[in-house]
Amino acid sequence: MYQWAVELIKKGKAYVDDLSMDEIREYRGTLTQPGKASPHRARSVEENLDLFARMRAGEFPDGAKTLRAKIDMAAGNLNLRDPVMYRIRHAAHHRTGDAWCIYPLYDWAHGQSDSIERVTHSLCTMEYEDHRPLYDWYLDALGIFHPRQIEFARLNLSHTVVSKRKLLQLVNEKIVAGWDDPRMPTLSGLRRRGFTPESIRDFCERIGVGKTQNLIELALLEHCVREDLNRRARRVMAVLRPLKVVIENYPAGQVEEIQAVNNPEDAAMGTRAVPFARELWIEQDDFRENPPPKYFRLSPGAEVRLRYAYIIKCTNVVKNDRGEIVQINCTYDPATRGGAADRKVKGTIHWVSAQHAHALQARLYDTLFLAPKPDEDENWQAQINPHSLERLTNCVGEPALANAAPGERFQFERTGYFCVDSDSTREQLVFNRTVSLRDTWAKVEKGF
RNA sequence: UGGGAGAUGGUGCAAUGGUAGCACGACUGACUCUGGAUCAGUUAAUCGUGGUUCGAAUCCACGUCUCCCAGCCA
Repeated sequence: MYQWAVELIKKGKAYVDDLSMDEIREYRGTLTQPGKASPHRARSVEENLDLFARMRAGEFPDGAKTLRAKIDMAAGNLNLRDPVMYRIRHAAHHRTGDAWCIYPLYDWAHGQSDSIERVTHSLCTMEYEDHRPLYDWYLDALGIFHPRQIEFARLNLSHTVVSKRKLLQLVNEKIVAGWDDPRMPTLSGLRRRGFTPESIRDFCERIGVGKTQNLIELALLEHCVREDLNRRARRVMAVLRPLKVVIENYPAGQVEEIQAVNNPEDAAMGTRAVPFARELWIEQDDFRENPPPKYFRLSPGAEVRLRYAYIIKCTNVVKNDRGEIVQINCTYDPATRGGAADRKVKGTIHWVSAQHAHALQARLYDTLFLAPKPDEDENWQAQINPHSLERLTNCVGEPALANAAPGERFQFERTGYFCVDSDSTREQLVFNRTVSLRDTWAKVEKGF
C-alpha cells in the first residue's frame, strides 16, 4: 500500500501537506461552499517523494504532515476534496509493532485491501455511498483490480440499538455485562440468550435486503426462534414462582411415575417419567383467590388439570400472618390420571413434585430499551429499560433438568423457551429465557 | 441552484408497463391435558400533482417528505 502511495505521488495524484488538522478543515470549505487549495498542493513530485519518505522514516512529529490525494477541492462530495491518505502516528500497532509511524486512513485502505483480496463485491451500509467515488478513484488511479462496492441499508431492530459505537458504550458503561450479555443484539449475545443459528438465518431471509431506512419489529425475530424451538426443544416442567399445593386425599409418602411426552411436535423424541407426590409446586400465577372472568386456572372451589396427571380441586387457602397466600390445599380425583376424565376442565397447569424438585435460577429478559426507536431520542440512554433483566432465584424444575448442560435448550411448558447459561455451576443451574411462549391470556387479562 | 440516497398495509420484503402479493403483527373463530402448537378467516398500502399509454407502483416532469456527508475515525 505504501508503494501504491508512492506511485500516486509519481503520477502527480498525491502530495504531502503541512497544513494542521484545523487548517485542513478550514480549507475544505463547507457543504455549500467550495474549498480552496492548500499552499503545498503544487509541490514537485521530487519534493513530495522526499517528504513522504521522511514521514515514513519518522522524521516528523505526529500530525505535522499528511499525504493527500489531489482530486478536486470544489467537489460537491466533500470526500473528494483532497482526502488525507496517510497521517503520522508514532504509535505501536497490535500486529506490526513499531515498524510504521504512518498509518493509512480507511478510504485509502478500503478499496486497495479489497483489491488485494480479489473481492468482487464489497458490501457495506448506505453511509458509504458518498465514499464510493473515492473508492473508485483510488482504484482507477492505480489501475489495479477493481472490486465493486455496493451499499445496502443496515438492519435496524426495534427496542435496541445496533450501532457498534452505542453497543460499545453499553459495554463500557456496564449497562450490560459484556458483548455476550443475553440482552445484546450481538451474535454472541443472541447465542447466549438461546437463539439458534437456524432461527437467525431464517430471520435474515425474511427481512430481506433493501436500501430504505427500516425498523424491523422484534416480534419477527421472536417469531423465528419460537418456530424453530417449537420444533426442536424438549418440553419440561419448571415452576418459576413457586406456590405450595398439598393434595389432602393423596397418600403421604406415595410417589407415582407419570409419563410425559418430550415434544408433541416430534414423536421420535420420546417420553420421560415425572414423579408425582402429595406436595407440589405450582406457579403463583396459576392461582387466584378472586379470579377474573374467563380465568381457567385454579381458584377456591375450582378444578384444574395438572398436566399429564390428575384433576385437582381447590378446597382451602392457607395464609400467613400478613395475609399472604402460602399454601393451597386441594383434593384430587384418582379417576382422571393422564387425561382421562368424565368431564371437561378448561385449564391445565404445570407442576413439580416438591420432594423431587430441582432448584434452579432463571433470568427473564425484556427489551434493553423502552422505546421502539431509542436512536430517535438525542439522549438515547434515557430510553434504557431499567427492568430488562429479572433474576428469579427460587425456581424449581422436574428432576430431568438436573443434568442439563450449558447451551442446552428447553421449553418450560406454558412459560417459554430457556437455555442453560454459562454461569451455571454443578450446584446451581441458571436458565436464560430466550423468549416467552405466546401468551394469549395475558392479552385477554390486559383488556379488562 | 452543495453532493448522495430513499419513499408500497402497523412492520419488513415482492411485483420493472398487464388482477398490488408474501411474511410478521393485530383482530375473529375452530381445535387442544401447554390459554403453547395447529387450522380457517378478517383487517390494512403504491408520498402528491400533472403527463405518456388501451393500461402506470413501475416510464417522464414538477413538487413534498425522510436519511447520510464538512475526522489526520471506521
